[in-house]
Amino acid sequence: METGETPLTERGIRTREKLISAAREVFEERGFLDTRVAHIARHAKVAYGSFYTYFPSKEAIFLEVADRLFADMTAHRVPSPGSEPAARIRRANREFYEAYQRNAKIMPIIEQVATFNEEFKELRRKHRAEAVTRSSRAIERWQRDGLVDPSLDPEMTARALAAMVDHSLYLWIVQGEDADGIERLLDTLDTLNIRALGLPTTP
Amino acid sequence: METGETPLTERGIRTREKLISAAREVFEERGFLDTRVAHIARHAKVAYGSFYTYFPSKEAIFLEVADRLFADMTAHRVPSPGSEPAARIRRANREFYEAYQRNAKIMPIIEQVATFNEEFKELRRKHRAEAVTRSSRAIERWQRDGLVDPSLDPEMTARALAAMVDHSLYLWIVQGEDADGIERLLDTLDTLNIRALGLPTTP
Amino acid sequence: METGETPLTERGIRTREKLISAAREVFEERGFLDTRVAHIARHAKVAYGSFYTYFPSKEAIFLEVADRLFADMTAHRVPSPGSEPAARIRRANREFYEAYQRNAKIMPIIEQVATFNEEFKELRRKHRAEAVTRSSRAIERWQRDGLVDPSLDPEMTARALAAMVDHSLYLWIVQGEDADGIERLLDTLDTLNIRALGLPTTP
Amino acid sequence: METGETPLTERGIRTREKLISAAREVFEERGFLDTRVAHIARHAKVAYGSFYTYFPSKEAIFLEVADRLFADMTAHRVPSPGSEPAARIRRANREFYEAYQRNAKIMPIIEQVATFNEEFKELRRKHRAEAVTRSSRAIERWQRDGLVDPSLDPEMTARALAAMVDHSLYLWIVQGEDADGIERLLDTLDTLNIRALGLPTTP
DNA sequence: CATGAATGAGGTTTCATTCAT
DNA sequence: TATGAATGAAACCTCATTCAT
Repeated sequence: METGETPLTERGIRTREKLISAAREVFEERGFLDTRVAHIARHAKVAYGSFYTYFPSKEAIFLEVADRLFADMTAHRVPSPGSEPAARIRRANREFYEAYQRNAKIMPIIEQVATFNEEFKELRRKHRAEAVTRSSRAIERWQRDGLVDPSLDPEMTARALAAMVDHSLYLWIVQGEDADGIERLLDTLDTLNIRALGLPTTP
Repeated sequence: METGETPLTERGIRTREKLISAAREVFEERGFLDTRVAHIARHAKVAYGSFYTYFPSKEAIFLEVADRLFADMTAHRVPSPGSEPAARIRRANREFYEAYQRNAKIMPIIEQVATFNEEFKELRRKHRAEAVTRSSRAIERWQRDGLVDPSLDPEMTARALAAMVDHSLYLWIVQGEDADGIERLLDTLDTLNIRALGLPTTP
Repeated sequence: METGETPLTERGIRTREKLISAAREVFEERGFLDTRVAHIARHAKVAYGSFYTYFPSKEAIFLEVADRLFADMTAHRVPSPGSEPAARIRRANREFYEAYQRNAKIMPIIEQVATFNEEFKELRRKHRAEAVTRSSRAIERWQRDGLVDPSLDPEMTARALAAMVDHSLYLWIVQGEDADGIERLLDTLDTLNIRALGLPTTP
Repeated sequence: METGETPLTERGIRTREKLISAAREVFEERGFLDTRVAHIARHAKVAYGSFYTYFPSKEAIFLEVADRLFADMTAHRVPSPGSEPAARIRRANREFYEAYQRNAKIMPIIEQVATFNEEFKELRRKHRAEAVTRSSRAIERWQRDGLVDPSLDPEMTARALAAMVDHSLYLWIVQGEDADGIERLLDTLDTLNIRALGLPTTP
């Protein structure tokens, strides 16, 4: 088997899974830069050399870890078309926060890698662009429905509000702020979001 | 001379300055991780060892570069107390953008280092906290003056809006978006900011 | 494999042994200070990095070399309880000399390291203390048996006589004195030892 | 002035002296290997570069420090021909001990340098040889006077007894033994010395 | 497939000595 | 002479990746 290819046997699949979950834990613990392939192998209780049976490099396994993370971060975006905008925004923010929470330890590492790995930077850009596009479409729809001021630039607005939510949560977490305040932060994010769009807060 | 001490002679001061500006250029060019002390020394046209006459490590010189950057980023925050809120926000955003623009190449590197260096993370946290406090105070004042909805949490609002502006500009730059759109982005940031606070847009 | 661990395979054990015996030879040849890890690796015909697979530093491998030396230096101390004191001293001195001879090239290096390495200094102190204690016990026994003047301080006497033998041999060797005189020196050491203790020279 | 030459001006002589005494203190404190020229210069409160005005190297200044030490160690050897052997030995041992004591901190450093510096090794050999010769002559004299057993090899005896005294004191000091025991050690050294030679203990 | 040892390029840092002022 | 900066040749150690069993 070539290095990095999908394993065929049951046993191989298990080893590969062990490595991925070990990798995630080690990355969370030490960050990408301070993680050694040896750490991952040891944590997964496999031989050092076995790592390279499944992944061609440390970057490769990180990409796999990140892929699963992105899947989790986007999986829960249920559109729920029936509800009115303010409620949808609140729900979306909460869902995003919960996903963030679930992945709190790995998120800063994602940021870390994004600062120097081009391939990864591109991956993130795409994910973000998709999210912004979705959000932008929603704004346009609300503008057509007369719920949002038509003079707002939908794309830029989507970008800015996504940046606000993303980065606020990111900073909250990396700066290790106390858990108590998070509700206040989330409420504020909802409110600002809704007010910025000029949405009615009651149906 | 021991490493890291302030140079005593004119010549020493000049060499130190050469190193700092060379370091900034090399960091901008290659990022922190891919920068070698050798690159900095070569770029500054001094001997390898001379680097260590002035700085104990790559981290140390980066901290100095960043210090000057932070100074530049905050130096232009002129309060201009007479003007009305919306105008102040617009001006502050533009000033911030101009500073960001001036330092566009080094800003992503700052982010990079912040993801793994604890000392640096703390430095950033402090700078950010100061900015948030200033902004938070302004919001409180406006709330007392009846210009901003008193139900808004001033601190969280300050955090969120700062994150919005910061991160929007950051992403715009690192993702290498075209320069044309920047005006649209800035206008949108102003507008969202003002609307989120519920400020009157005309005096 | 992490540096310094015991190798798990036959091959690993062989490499480790190669390194130790190469190290001993290089240390003998160049002394501790002038030995480079590169020399040891080259002499052992292994890659530079392989050294660090087994030892974290030059000090560490030296400690191992020294450990084996100490083992050799003490292994031959056969008590032979039946014989009378003068004969035992003569035999002990000869055995010590032979061990010294076997390890003549490394002994001065041991002294060298003992002058600046605390860990090693302690190791030597312990070995010496054990030897002194053994010797001291013998003197006490002989005092009880009326063979040695009871007014002698057993511990100090043991220390002094051990220092005499040790250091005489050490100087003889490091000063590269001619091999012919060694018999005269050894005889003199025996005689002084015996006379100092006031032992009868014939049974 | 060429580097290392004797300075001609009053001021130069003072600076040179300052460097020597600073060097001794720093060597005592840190050992030869861990002493940096920078330490010496700083301790002497002279500029780094000034060191090289007076000494061509670290070794050179150490040699000067050691020279003065040797002078002190031998200066007090007053022969006092009138007294009888046992008393002379006792006195010589005490004088040696006092000199050792005065120079306790630097003696181990002397040993250290002697283990790797050829020039210095030779210097020590010479000093030792002189001492051994003096002592050997005394033993011969005593043998002619019928005070010492003529079968003893005077040179080897002198070597052995010198090694005993030297090394016992050396170990006592470097191993940081408590000061209380020193008298017992010195008495034992006297006694062993006298008994080994078979000297009468009373006139 | 698993195992763990082997490799060596690459980067960091030190510091005795030299040099310019 | 005094000063302190400049120099760069060593050494050290790491660790991703490759290889042999």
